[in-house]
Amino acid sequence: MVEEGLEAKVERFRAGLREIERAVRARTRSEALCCGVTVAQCHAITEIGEAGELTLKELAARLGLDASTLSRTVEGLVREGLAARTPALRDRRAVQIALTGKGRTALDRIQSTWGDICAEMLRGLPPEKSEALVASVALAARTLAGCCPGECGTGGPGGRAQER
Amino acid sequence: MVEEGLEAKVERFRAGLREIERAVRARTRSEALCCGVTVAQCHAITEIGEAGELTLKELAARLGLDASTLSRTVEGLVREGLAARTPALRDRRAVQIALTGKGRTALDRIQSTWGDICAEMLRGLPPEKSEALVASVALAARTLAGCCPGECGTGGPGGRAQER
DNA sequence: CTTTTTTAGTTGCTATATACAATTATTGTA
DNA sequence: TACAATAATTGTATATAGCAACTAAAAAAG
Repeated sequence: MVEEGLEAKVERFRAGLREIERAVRARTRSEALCCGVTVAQCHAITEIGEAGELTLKELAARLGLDASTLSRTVEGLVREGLAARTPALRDRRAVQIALTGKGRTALDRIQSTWGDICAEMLRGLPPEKSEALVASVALAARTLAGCCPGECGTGGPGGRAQER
Repeated sequence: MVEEGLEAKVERFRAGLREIERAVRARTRSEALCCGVTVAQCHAITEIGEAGELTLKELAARLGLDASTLSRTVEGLVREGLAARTPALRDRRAVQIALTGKGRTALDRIQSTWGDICAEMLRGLPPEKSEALVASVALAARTLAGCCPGECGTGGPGGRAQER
């Protein structure tokens, strides 16, 4: 059903995505260790930093994680003085989360590490190629995130995973 | 230190990589659930399937994880009849790991799901663009995986992460 | 304005994922 | 043969994550 040649491309594409996932994960881990934070904290710091200030719910939505998970992650950040939780003015149920000075320092370090890696990658390319690379990655990200996240179809072979 | 305009590209690039990581993770999770396996099992199945047969050590190296982790993951696959462990002939310490028929069925399903997603993404593009996308992703993967995985530099702000 | 429902966050519990250290069996080497 | 290196497993600890139950607050119904 797919045109000639697409299959092979799909295979390479898929392999590339898996490698990216792995590499990004590994790099995030070592970087987090360097900065003295956990991986989850690293992700949270990045998002909080980008947003400036947001509620727990917003943060959870951005990261695609459960609020309870983020509640604990933020708890850790607060405990270590990297983020501050202040009750929201307009809704006393909500909390506003923002980075402290120390948190911003950590963010700077995370960003510069990643910036170096990415710059290194882009610097090796002529401008039009690097532009194409950036655009492609953005496209892949958007498409992956977008299309039908909850489909499942075709009741498969497995059954449930863990029986205990 | 970087030429004009590169900074902005780096920012977009970095954001794209993070989104890809997140999307791939989310998709892998839902797909794993559908197939009745865990995420870790899903990764392992894919690698075992690609290799045909390999030792635990090789599998761990490919996935960039500790052997003990893979030992348990494979234990689960074996328990559920998705993989088989046979003692290696030339080295009785080692085990050869391969998929069973059921494991191959699961792999087929995982691959076809991913194939559909990737094909969907590529089909929307003219051939030269899709080729560029695939090449870009491969480049990004290679570069990310390659360059200096263990550097750390600049003793940062944090200290250790969790003090308890 | 009270009652009901919805929402934001936290906490208890559980499962998954992972690493490091110690152990065992085996292989290779001095 | 004694000793060092290696492949796998197991013990233990931690991080990550979701769901369910709960609390407090806000919003909607009446």
